[in-house]
Amino acid sequence: MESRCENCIIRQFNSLRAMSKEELKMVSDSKTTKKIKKGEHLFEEGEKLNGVYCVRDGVSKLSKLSANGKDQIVKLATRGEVLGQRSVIAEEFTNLSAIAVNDMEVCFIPKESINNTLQKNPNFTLEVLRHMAHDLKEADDVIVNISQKTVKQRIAEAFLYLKNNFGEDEEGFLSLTLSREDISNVVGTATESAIRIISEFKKKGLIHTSGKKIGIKNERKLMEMVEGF
Amino acid sequence: MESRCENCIIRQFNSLRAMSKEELKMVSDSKTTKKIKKGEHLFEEGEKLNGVYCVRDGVSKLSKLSANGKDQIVKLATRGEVLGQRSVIAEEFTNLSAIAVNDMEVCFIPKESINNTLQKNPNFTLEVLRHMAHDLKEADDVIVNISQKTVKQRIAEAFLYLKNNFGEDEEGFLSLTLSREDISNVVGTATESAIRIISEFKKKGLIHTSGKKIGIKNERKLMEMVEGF
DNA sequence: CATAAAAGCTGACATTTGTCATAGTATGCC
DNA sequence: GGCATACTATGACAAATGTCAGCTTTTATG
Repeated sequence: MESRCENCIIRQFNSLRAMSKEELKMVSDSKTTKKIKKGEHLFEEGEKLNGVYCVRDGVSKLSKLSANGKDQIVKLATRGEVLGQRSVIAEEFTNLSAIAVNDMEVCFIPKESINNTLQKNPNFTLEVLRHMAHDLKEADDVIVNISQKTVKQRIAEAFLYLKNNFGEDEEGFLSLTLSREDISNVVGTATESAIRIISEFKKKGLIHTSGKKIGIKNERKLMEMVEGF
Repeated sequence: MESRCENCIIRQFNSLRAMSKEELKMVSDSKTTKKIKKGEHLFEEGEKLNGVYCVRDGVSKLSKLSANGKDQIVKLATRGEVLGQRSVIAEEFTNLSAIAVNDMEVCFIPKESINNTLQKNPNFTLEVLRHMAHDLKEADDVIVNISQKTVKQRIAEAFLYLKNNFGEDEEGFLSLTLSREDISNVVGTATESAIRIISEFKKKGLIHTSGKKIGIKNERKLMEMVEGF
C-alpha cells in the first residue's frame, strides 16, 4: 500500500484531508506504520498517548472496563478512522482501550504533527471538530438504545449495524466476525444472554450461522424487531 | 446581570473565552437574551438551529425521545454551558431536546457569529474541540454505567453527581430538585422503579426527603453502593 | 495430529426490573 | 377553599436478564 500520506486513499475518509500539502508532508515524514495482530492492544485505558493512530486496514474495538470486570465496547473503528484523537486533544489519559478485532495495519502519527496543525489550520481543526461532533451524536444514540431497548432489540440492531458498516462476504455472512463475547460487550449484556438470543434468532429463521460466522436471512424482520414489534 | 459579552463572567467557563475582542464584540452585538420558564423548550429534537444558547442561569435537561415513548436524559447543562454547538457545527438537525428544569436565562448567539470565528480563529475552534472531547468522554462513561451498573447503583451515582455539580442548600437538600420522573429518565429506568429505590434509600438512612427535595445523609455508603458493595 | 485451552451452548434458577392497578398527596387555578 | 390535575407511592405480578454449572465444539499449539 502507498506509504506517503499525500497519496494515501484512506486520508479521504478522515480529517487529514483538510491538511495542506506541507502539513501532510510533515505528517508523512514523522509517521510510522505498525502491524497489529488480532487480539493485541493499540493502547490501553489510562495510557498517555503521544500520538494518534490512523487505521489503514482491519478493525479495532474501543472498550472500557467496568467495575464488575466486564468490558463495554463503545465503538468499532475501521479503515480511515483516527483513534486517540480525543485524548491527544484534551491532553488526558485515554478513557478507552483499543484492541484489534482482526489483523490490522495502522499509521502512528506523533502528536506534535497534529497539535501543530490544530493550532495553525482552522480548516483542519474544524474538520476534526465535525468528526467529533458526529461521534458525540452516535454516543448519544447508544445511550438511548442501551437504556430503552431490550437486549433482543439491541442484538438485532447490532447485526444490522454490522451489515451496513462492514458488509457481507460472498456466502452472505457478515464480513466482520465478532466472538459471542464481543457481541455481548457491544450490546452490554451477559455472554450467555447473547448466545441464547442468537439461538432464538436462528430458530426463527432471522439469521443463519456457521461457527462464529453469522448471516442475516430476514433483514426486514430484524428491522421490525428493533422498532419494537 | 451584565449584558455585554465582553464583561460577562459566564464566558470564563466556556469556549467563548478564546475569542478575540473584536469577535466577542460581534457576538455581543448579535446576541439576544431570552427568559425560559421551567418546563419550556429551548429547542426540540429534529429542529434546525440557527444559533447556540449560552446558559446564564438555570438548568436545562438535554434529552432524546426513544421509540417506546420514554425520554432519556443525556446531560444536564448549567450556567456557562453552551447548547446546540454540536448541531450548528455539524450543520445537522438537533439530536436532542433542551427543556428548562427550572427558570432559565440564556443568550442566543446566531450561528453566523460562531461559524465566522470557527473558520478564522484556530484557538477558538480548538477550545470548542476540547469541550466536545470532554463531552464525548462523559458520554462514554454514561454508556458504560448504564450498561454495567444496576439501577440502584445508577441512582446512587446520580445523587452524588447532583451534589457535586449543583451543590446543596442551607438545609442540606440537593440544590437541583428533579422530579422522580426526571430522575428515572437520567438513569434510564421506569419511574416506579426509581421511586421504589428512593424509598429504600430513605429507609436505610442514606438520604432524607421532603416533598420532591432529596438530601444526602450518608455519602460514604452511597459511594460504596456505586462501587458495588 | 493430539491435546489443552478457549469459545460456544443449554438448563435451572435467582434476581432485577418493568407493568398495571390503585390510592394517597401536593399543586395550581378559578 | 375547592376542584382538577399532575406527581408520588406501594403492592402484586410478569417479563427480562443475570448467574452458575456442566457439557460440547472449535481453535490454537507444540
